[in-house]
Amino acid sequence: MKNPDTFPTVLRELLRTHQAFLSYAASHVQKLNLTLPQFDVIITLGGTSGLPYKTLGEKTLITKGTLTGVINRLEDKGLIQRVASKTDGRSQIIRLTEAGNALFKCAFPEHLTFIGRLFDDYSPEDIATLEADLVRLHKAVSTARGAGETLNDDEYEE
Amino acid sequence: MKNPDTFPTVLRELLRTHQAFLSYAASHVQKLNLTLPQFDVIITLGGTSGLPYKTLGEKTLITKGTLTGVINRLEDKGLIQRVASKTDGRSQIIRLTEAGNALFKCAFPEHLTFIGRLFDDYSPEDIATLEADLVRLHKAVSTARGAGETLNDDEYEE
DNA sequence: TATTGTTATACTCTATAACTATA
DNA sequence: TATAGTTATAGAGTATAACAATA
Repeated sequence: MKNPDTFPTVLRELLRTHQAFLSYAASHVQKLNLTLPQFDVIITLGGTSGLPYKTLGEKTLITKGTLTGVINRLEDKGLIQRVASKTDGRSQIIRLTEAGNALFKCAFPEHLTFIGRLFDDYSPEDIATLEADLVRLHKAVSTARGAGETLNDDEYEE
Repeated sequence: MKNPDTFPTVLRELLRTHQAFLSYAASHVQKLNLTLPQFDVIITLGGTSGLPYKTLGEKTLITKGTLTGVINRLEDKGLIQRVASKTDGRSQIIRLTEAGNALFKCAFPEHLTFIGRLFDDYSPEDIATLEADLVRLHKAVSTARGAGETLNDDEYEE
């Protein structure tokens, strides 16, 4: 795509759609007494046996200074815990507590259902197409950011 | 789409893509010394002769209490101004100043170019498809929110 | 009475930089 | 010297509710 004049519509649509979607998602997360970043941390940790602090920051795009605060609040709520790494004295492993895991197991499917309402009129093919589009866009963004974040699920343990 | 088990991947992808995209967009907006909500207000006002406070809030999804603060900061920067409505004594019309309009005319195309880099590898058909997908998703979100926001550009005046 | 917009409060996120302790 | 994480700071967005002025 070379000519900027041809895509202002896509871009407004991109911004507005992202915004509207996040706003919609946030409205549900709020009912769990979580903020979007907090929820993001929960679902990122969900299904793993814990992730290093740094990895968590990379996946959620939350910078380290901010992440400490988010994690503190989740710790205060009893949803996550810090465990010192055995191999690196500087590193912390962040993992869900029992309560956090329970919340994840309950809240995540609920969230899926809530978001899933958006797709009531979508056929499986429509969804597959949308997903492929998003993956492609995601890759384009990652590349452009230059960060080269891998974002594959290989790092998921457990 | 009835079975929630079939779409966790789409949803993670949706969240992550939105997040990554907004983060990417924000990195550019920051160079203009604007925040994303501030930029949103600018581009929403751009190309209009002003919008009522309330309309502005509906379009940007910023609630009224918050919007006052955002507008104050933009007013401090000399980019927008408040004009009392002639037909409704309670209503304020928000419009770009000369400086705001100049910024819009310069910054918006720049932003388009910046974002456009994401689509270097996209064919015009790819873009059309993506756009259609986004419009559909946007409509789904709007419907689900129940707000029934129209979001058509008919309200643009000038 | 209902609506428009402002004000006030309290909290969260954000970027940034200085700091510590480990490597 | 470099890295992992914390702390400190200042600014900005957020939800919410109470409020003034107007319709």
